[in-house]
Amino acid sequence: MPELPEVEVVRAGLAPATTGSLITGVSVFDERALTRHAAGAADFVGRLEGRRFTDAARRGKFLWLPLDADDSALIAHLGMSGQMLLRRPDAAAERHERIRIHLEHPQHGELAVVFADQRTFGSLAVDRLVSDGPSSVPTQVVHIARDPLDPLFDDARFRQTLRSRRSAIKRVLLDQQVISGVGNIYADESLWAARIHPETSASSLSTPAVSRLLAEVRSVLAKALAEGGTSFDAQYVNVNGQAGYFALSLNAYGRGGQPCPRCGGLIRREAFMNRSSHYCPRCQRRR
DNA sequence: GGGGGTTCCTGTACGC
DNA sequence: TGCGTACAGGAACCCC
Repeated sequence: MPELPEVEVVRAGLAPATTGSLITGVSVFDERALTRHAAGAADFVGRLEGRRFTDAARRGKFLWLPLDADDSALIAHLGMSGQMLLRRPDAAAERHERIRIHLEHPQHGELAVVFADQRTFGSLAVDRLVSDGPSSVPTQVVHIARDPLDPLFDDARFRQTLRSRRSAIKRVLLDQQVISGVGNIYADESLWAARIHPETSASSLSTPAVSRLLAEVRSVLAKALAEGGTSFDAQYVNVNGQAGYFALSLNAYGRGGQPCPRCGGLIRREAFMNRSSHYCPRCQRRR
């Protein structure tokens, strides 16, 4: 499941191959991969061919490759199972290949960026860039909060928002308009590390507890990033198709019924928001 | 505008 | 062996 660390690994992998590259051709095999591009496949292709990528940027789980000549960018959201793969231009089709973008790089020569996506929750689009403080972001990303690894993330504002929310803290952590980049896996891991029950009302958390939680969110994300992200199956891989190793470091997520690494109590798995929460009922006490 | 539930999708695992 | 069903979850969307 691509969350911030996985998307950042993909962005960093794409950057050296795509930045400066000329887009020589675009093939759309499945228009469901363009749900974020309302004008359709022909328009999408027309806005890319003949242009060059100038950079590779990310906010939360969105990544985008700005284009030359005007203020637009190719944006990508990987959804649950989206992959951006670097391949030779004549490489055989991937199992769930939706879009292939052919590139000519000044040093590396011809290559292809393949967007493959099993569950089709991901999407590409060409979007206009608009100013947002010192940087510019696609219009579809403007409403997304900065992520906690962003130097401009506003800790004070985050604390203030939590004070006004009576929702469960886990729900607030998953709200990309409050803090971006955190998904189900890293929400569970951060709450476990901060010893906070996922159903705790956000507004009931003390200031020290919020600070502890934010520090753990940053720590978990940074560690996962250093280990190449979390892979359970073939659903998340880097641009070369390789898995990450953070799944070996998980303390709560996916460990229902197994002993808590901290206290030895059994990790509980519960339904929450049409998904699962994993926590230790002994060291994450409900208030 | 907060709160919380629903929907989209497909491959895999599992029970009968 | 084969079928039906539950499950995985990001983000937009809906109604209260």
